[in-house]
Amino acid sequence: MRKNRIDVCDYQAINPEAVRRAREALLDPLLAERLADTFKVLGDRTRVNLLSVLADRELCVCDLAAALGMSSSAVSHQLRVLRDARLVKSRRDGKMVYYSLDDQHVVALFEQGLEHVGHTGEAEGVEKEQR
Amino acid sequence: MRKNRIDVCDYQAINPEAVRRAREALLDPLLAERLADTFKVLGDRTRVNLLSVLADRELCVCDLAAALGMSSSAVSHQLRVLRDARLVKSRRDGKMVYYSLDDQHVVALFEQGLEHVGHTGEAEGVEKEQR
DNA sequence: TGAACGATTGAATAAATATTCAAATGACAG
DNA sequence: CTGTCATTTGAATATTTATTCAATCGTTCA
Repeated sequence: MRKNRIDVCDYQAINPEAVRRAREALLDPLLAERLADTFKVLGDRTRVNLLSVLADRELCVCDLAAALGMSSSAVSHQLRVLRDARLVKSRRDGKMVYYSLDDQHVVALFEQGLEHVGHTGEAEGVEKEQR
Repeated sequence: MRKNRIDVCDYQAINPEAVRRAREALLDPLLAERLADTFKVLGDRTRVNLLSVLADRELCVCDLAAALGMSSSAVSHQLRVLRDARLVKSRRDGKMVYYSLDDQHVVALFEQGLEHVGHTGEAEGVEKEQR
């Protein structure tokens, strides 16, 4: 048998034409990375809760913490993640910092996600405001 | 000062009315969990690549591995994650197992995600097929 | 200025997870 | 059957990451 056989079929693909076509269908690596990163940010219970609440109205860190029943620190950490992903923005008013959605796409994204989850309980706060 | 002060302001919220309203805007816990889980599945470069390729046409594990330049084992593991999330389905044909999208929402989800990412390079294979 | 408070940060810990490697199925040809 | 190939699975490893705790920053007000 020929020796250039790394593992199972890494190079010797079953259907070269299909592989070629698949490679074309691949997203640009940078784009794929960024898309994955965006979904990764949304892939956390705490951040989903933060976004669903912020979809209604802006809130300060303290009230967000109270609403979610978490420490301000934990909330602040997660808000930073959302901020880095440009999903929320903040504004300072005295001692308080108010957060709000920075991207209207999030709501649409949520709705799409909920559709996949399959209407089991129906969404509450997201699709009410900001139609 | 009164003693019932756990941490910063966990119970003594700044704006009780805002907190009450925020609690109403919260998604049902189970739903939030499942929504987060869905996004979590999409939040990985490898799985994004698999889905973008499968959006074009069904492919066997071997060809998927070849297209992504990964081991069949790694691909199989990730396909299982996608399968558990009911994003892809499989069918066996002889020795080969062919995978394809199980949920048309994924494409819409991708498009929404790409819109947020901000048209930097434009998508390749996703929004072409399965309009 | 300095005390109080909301918010942020960094280090540490604990939990989740992606890939590798080795072994095990399942299907088919000889 | 026996051997081969595609795929799956499980354990191990390495990496990522969510939360906690303690300390610090920034603002207000006395």
